[in-house]
Amino acid sequence: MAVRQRDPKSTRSALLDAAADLFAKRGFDGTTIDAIAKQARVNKAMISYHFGGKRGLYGALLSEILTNMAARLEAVRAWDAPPEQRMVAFIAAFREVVRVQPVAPQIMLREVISGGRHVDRKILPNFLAIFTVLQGILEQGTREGKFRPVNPVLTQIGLVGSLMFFFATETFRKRIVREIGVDAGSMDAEDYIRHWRDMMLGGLAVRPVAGFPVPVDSGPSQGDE
Amino acid sequence: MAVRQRDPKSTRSALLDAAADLFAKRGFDGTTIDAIAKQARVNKAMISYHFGGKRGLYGALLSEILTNMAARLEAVRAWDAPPEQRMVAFIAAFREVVRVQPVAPQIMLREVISGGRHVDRKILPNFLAIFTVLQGILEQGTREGKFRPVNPVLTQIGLVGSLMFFFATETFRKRIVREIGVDAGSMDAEDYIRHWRDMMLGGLAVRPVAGFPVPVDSGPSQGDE
DNA sequence: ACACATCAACCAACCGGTTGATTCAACCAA
DNA sequence: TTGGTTGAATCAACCGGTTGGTTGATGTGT
Repeated sequence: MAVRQRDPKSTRSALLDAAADLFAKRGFDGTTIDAIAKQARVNKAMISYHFGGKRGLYGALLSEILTNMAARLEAVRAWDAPPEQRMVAFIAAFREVVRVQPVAPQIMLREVISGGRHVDRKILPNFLAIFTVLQGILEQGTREGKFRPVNPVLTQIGLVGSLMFFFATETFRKRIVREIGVDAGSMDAEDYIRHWRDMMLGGLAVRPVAGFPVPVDSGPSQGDE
Repeated sequence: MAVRQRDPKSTRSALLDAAADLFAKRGFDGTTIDAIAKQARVNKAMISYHFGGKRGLYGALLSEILTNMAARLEAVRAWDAPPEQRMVAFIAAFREVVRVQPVAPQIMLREVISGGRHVDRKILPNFLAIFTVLQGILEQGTREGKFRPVNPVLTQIGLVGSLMFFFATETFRKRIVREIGVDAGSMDAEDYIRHWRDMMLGGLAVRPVAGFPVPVDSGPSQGDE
């Protein structure tokens, strides 16, 4: 058997990388510690030794993702620029988060769908930090007459939801294209970011445009369930 | 012990209801068949007997959700109206899907995050059906000069993502409000639908508005990883 | 010499599914 | 109408495999 390599930093890093990949693909419950250890090429006892077990490893990963995300968006908070540009920068910063940590959307999405059952109370403020960056941009936009007034929470949910959804569903989209043959056009991340930048700025624009707002019809008749 | 109740329709219905609730909350791997059977008040052997096992039960549930969703949006396809109103109706129809089946967003989101590993090839066309409804609305809008040209796939991803994200994260949002005390304002579903209706129509509007399109700045300087 | 990191093997609990027995509703011939 | 049969539905108990975590031994760097 190979000589033992003794390098705790490298062991921890390998475990976090393997955990990131597998938790993103299969979720917390769908991932075994045997699978993580095997992919990390490390003895599975190291998970208990270094992280306190499966939940500890997952918590460490989650914390890393959230603090990295909050830190990156923090740069946008401090930036003194017109609100449209800050909005664009917010979206771009989000993109950078994903470039640096491609597993973040999948892991974060699973977590919030489950009600945050693995989210330690200590890292909840990161969510608030992210929210207040966007809130500040929206307030500045309204104050400067560039954005119409909107509910910042609903705007945040919609924006973050659409961004995370895009990145988290890449594998599934590729399957749809392959098995059904949709003419998808570009599904490039940069195109998506550009698209949603335009949608957001258009959606926040102050003056009414042609056909907006639209008088609401009741829509096609539908049976109740 | 109580007399045996013999009612296969009721048994299947109870199992599907319990499965819907638990799969939405905990995901496929995080839900045990013991938990499903207990909540349905049914012997767990019934899962194998009626559905062929855990995966069969989950597949039946997924199929029910997707065909219901596709059918409801189908009504919008057939509706002859201006594109703005059809877009509004599309969003409203989506809302109705969730009203009728509150577990749909969580289950669908988990599934597409995992690359659709439990999605049978047979029900994939439902995704295409949903996509082509929106594609038709966008094409009509462009043709009639009401919408600017956009990539329908990217628009679909963004819209569906933001809608599903909202509904799927209700539990988590409530936790955030409770534990951090965000002044969230309204997080009512109807307010959200109205909000995203306005965002979508504004984002699709044809004529440039003040401040749009915005010249792109490089944003605040950020370290590369 | 010692503390830390690592290992192979082990363990109790859990899991999805199966099994043989039992119950029961529908059916049928007398 | 009645008694017997039959197949479907249901049950409690069981099973082999898997799981997260532990353990005592071993190797290694300071």
